Amino acid sequence: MEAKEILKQHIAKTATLTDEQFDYFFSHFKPQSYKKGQMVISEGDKVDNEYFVLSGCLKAFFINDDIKMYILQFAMPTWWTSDYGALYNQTGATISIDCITDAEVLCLSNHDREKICSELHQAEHFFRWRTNRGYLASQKRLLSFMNNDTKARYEELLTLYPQLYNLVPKHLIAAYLGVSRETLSRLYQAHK
Amino acid sequence: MEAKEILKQHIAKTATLTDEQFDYFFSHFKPQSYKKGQMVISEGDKVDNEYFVLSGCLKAFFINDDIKMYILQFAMPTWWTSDYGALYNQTGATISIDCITDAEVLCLSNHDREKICSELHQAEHFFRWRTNRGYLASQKRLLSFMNNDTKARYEELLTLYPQLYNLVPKHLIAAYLGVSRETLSRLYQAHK
DNA sequence: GGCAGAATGTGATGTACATCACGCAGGCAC
DNA sequence: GTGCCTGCGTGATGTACATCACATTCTGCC
Repeated sequence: MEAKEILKQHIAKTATLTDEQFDYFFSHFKPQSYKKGQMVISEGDKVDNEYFVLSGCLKAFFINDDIKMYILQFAMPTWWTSDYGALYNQTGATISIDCITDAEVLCLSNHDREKICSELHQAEHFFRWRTNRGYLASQKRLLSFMNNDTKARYEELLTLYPQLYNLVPKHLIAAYLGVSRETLSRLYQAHK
Repeated sequence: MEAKEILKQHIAKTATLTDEQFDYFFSHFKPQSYKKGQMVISEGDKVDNEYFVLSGCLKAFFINDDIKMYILQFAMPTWWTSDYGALYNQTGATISIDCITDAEVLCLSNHDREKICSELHQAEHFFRWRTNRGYLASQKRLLSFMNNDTKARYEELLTLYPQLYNLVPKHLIAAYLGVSRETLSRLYQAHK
């Protein structure tokens, strides 16, 4: 399926746009291809775009002072990703994004998003709902962090996204769960 | 300051409404008073409203199977709170809300929010931005959870909301930080 | 093929936390 | 006053994790 159709079906789930309106909406997106391992946003960068994933898998991550990495999101097809803090506040990126596999995305600039949101009420509606889903997911993950131990969170992750198991290396799964790769390795043995 | 004026100034920060539009917007809110300790949403309830806090302090919390409580949010004046998962998906509440102090709020039903969002583009704009701020805050807290130890998170919380220190009992602060009250007590001694 | 680097498993040890147990102080009802 | 409940401090012990160290397997690359 081509990019335009993927985005169209994605939007149609929450907003009602005429074909003409959608064409206008779509005209603000720029397609982009990345290779496995390529950086999309590096720490400190000025962040101008958010990204709608068409194919492949990206990760959004934070590196602390001890060079330890924490993964905020694995971004899969039809997901959106960016450093939204840096994007909205026009500050340097604190969150980096790179590609776990080759990937194709559609880029939308902050300026263009705000423009189409003000021009098309239904676009604003769509972005409200998208953000709302993100908020609920984030809150759920926070609760899971407080309430569950690593093993339960690991199983929760694999139940939700079984494709991750074969797609991404285990140390990245550990970085998502917030534990060391050694601990995850031991858990994994016990759990088999 | 009266309720209407508090809400008006709050909205004005992100959306542009004429006086007439704001009057219409405001007409959908119902004022409500609560006493200290009173429940606003109990687990399992049908959730119809979200709440804009005018005065006092509420807490939104989750109780797990071991009857352990985790606090998702201390809701202070000009904050919004609800079990948004239950509100949007029309499922029974998994998150409860009660009052740490006497409190006054404005109630907005899910139905009315969607109605005014579809009628007033600027209302939709406001709620998109509000949700976005919530999302960024939640993501920041998640990162803090993964990256920082309890002591750092405790200090972060008190820096951000110094008023909490005298307003809420320490075991609730522990429930927000996701540690036992004993651990917080020991930390607190060390930190003095 | 053969090598380098990445990914993974596993043991030994240290530590930040939970949990259980108990004591104590302040507020409130009667 | 006495009793009771809530909040808070603190010791003893257990545990889930991190960290360091090293071995092993896999994978792309020349």
